[in-house]
Amino acid sequence: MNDLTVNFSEIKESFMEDEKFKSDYEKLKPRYDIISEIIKARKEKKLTQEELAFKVGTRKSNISRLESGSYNPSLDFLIKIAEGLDKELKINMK
Amino acid sequence: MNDLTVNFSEIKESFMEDEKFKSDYEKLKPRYDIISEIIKARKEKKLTQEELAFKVGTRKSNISRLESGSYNPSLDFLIKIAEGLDKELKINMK
DNA sequence: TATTTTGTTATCATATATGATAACCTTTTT
DNA sequence: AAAAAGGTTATCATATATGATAACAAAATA
Repeated sequence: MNDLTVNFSEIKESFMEDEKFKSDYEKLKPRYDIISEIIKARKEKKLTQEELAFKVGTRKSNISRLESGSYNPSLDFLIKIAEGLDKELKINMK
Repeated sequence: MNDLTVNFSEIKESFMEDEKFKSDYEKLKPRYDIISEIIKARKEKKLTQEELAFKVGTRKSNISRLESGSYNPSLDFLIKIAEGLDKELKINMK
């Protein structure tokens, strides 16, 4: 454990008090929400990433990238994924 | 009225019977749905495209492009637009 | 423990989304 | 009818999403 090591729970609270962090987090929320739902649905259907990829017409690495939440998918990509999971994507504003 | 002129309602039915057309249309449906909602919300708030663009940090031409439905927006872009309309984007699968 | 399956990460090439400007068209207002 | 405001379209530059491959890591199973 070197000097740079930090404990997440120790600093989480102060992070959340940081206005910029909080606002960034809230902006990312819809992204995380839909991704969680995709992962959950894939597992419920007992599909591997590779099987879903095949149904959608892409490769397993791209499914992994999507599920990692590290990028910003297009609407059409999300629609295709939903179809591969035999569901329909529903979007609206509240 | 030249030979190429067609009447939409005349051919709409046969178009809809075309499996490929129908399937393409259904794939585009979630895109059209959210775009319609965006246009409606903007008008309800009595915002011009230019005003919305300013709140979102882009230009009126880009809002027009979005509202035209002629391209495939990213999730983050839709989230920003929703925020500019003082709403939250909700996405899920059914 | 060895093998197989599943998921992750890095990277490259290509397509396309996005920001921006400008010219134009349409609608509203004066 | 002229002017102003609002919306559209074309276009360019740049950033980034996406497809693809490959090598690796982790988890499951024999």
